[in-house]
Amino acid sequence: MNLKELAESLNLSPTTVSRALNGYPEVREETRSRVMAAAKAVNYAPNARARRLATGRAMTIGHVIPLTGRAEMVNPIFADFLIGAGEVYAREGYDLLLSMVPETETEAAFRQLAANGSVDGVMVQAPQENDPRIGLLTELGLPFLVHGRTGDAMDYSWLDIANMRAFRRATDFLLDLGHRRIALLNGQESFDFAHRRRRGFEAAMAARHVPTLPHLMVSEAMTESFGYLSASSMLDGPEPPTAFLASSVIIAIGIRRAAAERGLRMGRDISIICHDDELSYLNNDIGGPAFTATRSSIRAAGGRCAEILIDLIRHPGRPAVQELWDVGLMVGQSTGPCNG
Amino acid sequence: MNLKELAESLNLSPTTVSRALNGYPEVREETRSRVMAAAKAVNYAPNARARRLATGRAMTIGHVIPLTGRAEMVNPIFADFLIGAGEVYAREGYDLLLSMVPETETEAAFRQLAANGSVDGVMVQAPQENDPRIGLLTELGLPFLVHGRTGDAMDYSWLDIANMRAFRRATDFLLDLGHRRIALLNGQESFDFAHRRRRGFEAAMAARHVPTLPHLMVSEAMTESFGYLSASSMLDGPEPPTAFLASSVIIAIGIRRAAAERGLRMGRDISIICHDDELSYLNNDIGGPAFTATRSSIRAAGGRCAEILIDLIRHPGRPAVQELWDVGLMVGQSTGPCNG
DNA sequence: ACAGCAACCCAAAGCGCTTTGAAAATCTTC
DNA sequence: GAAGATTTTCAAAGCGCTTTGGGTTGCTGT
Repeated sequence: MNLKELAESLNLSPTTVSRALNGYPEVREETRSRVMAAAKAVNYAPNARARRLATGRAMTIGHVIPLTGRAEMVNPIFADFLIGAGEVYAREGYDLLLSMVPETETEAAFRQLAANGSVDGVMVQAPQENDPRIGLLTELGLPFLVHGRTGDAMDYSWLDIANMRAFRRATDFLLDLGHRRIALLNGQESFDFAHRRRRGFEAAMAARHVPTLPHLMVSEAMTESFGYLSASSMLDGPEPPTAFLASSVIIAIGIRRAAAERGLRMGRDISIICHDDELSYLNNDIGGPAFTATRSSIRAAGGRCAEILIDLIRHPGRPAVQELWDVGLMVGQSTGPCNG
Repeated sequence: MNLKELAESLNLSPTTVSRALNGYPEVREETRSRVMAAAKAVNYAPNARARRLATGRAMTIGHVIPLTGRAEMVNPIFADFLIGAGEVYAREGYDLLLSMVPETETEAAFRQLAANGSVDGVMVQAPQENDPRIGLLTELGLPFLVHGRTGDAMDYSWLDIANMRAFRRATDFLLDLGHRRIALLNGQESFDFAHRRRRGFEAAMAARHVPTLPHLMVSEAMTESFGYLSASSMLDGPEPPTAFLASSVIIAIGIRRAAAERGLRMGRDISIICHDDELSYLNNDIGGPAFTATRSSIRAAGGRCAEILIDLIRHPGRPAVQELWDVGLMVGQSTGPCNG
């Protein structure tokens, strides 16, 4: 059943039916309800393909996920972000186009999306320092929103958490507990967020004149085994840390395993703080948080990012939107005074 | 730049240009390359919206993810599956439409997709026993592929792993090692896969006349804390298990934590086998598998599912395709003879 | 030199919707 | 009750592509 047939069955023109269905004011209330009823009766839904062509809007937002062949460990994070964004898209009538491309082809992918008009805007995740995507998208004139930001910051829309401040606060917390040999297990520092977190850590240490130890600072894709292996070798080596700062709960789980193997009790013999993205399947709450953590829901971020992006699409020419979220520190059972 | 303009600039008709670009034989090789060159020069890409309308094909495949508000812990699994499928879609020129809807609205979502023609087919994941989606999609005439299957099996296309056989084999392995009190930490049994796994476990036990103990069989969303809490209470309770069989690596990590806390060494004091979906961020290989595991890549499954679904879309009316993957058991360091 | 046949190219008709510009119907106002 | 204003409806022109059903052109063979 298409619009024309529906119109014929109602003895109305397609124009009127279209307007009735889309809520235009030029149609009498009585007619509108008659049309609505008929549409529902025959289960009519306007053909999305035709509608998109006619309106020139794709009603679709693109997420381009670069595949590095190895480090898509980010994917539990992507997944939660996607869910948060997807809920908002659905609510606002937008579709979500997910595109997985080899990292080397992301530029081509964006150009393609822009040229063939299959999306109205795109979401950019996990920016690297000096991420080329930002310049590209600006040039292409495709609305976009960055989750995170790049070094210089600037004239584009983004939403980010205060990574530096969060890690500075977390480090201060450990320092206040008397810890001095603090290890940082960070994400890959090519990502801007990891870079900021390290700077937060270093700033806190420097402010107290505590030296940072190079062998206690590592950064890599955030996996459980990274946490386990790094913590193991640090704990077995000279000058073992008395506290760990980790960029994700997954890393912290690995650290915990290494500590447990060595008979170290969390919160007594060893302290751990991590950043918790509140991933839905990695609940850090069992009657109070297990790990002391800086905490910020990645899913909520996804939702808010979607809202902003849709707004950007609906109101082109509006100035860039920038939103910085502060992050709370939740004290759990994994931290305690230093006794090393 | 659109087709018409491009044609004018070449002094050709839109027809010819379209054919040249799409590889039809009615155009001279020389003309074709002239067109191709011009298209590349001006960075022309056919408008996807117009093309979809003209061809009647959406060149898009839908994944509908039901949100239960709580148990989207499945999402690390969804994510890897999506990546596998997405790679194939990209290769074959299909877009991936991801739709997150509250569980109660999945039926409406499918009807909508079918009626407005925004997808050519859909992927169904994590079927429940007697999953209503299968009947619905059949009725709607929308091509679909199920990853997993439902109780009765039957006249639709699916790809699944041999869950029952895998868990039977894993259980046999533990029984051969002398274990008798074996605990099963399963996923939610409303999902078909979990149901089959339990039957595999029970069949193996029954074949050796070893009783299954109700208090050692639990099933819930597959999280680390589920593994930890269940294992903790089992180990502290009467008749503690000497071995665990877990439906996912994440659960196994939780079990390991509970064991470590109690000073039990994996592979000596306690044995653990799990099913490993080879999630990219949960590597179970650090010079040989850490956990003994039945192993099957969910990402590879995603890729193969995508291939089959595309095939189904391209050749309607073809009989249903059914593919059952056998699963290997990889012996790691987490199992050993029973000495309980 | 002419039919017969490829090879090559084109005009025009959709695909199913939205939207413009105008007509028809209804309501005001004096 | 007629002119003007307003509401309601419609015909037709796109949106940018694909595809059908011819035409042209140039090449065979006789």
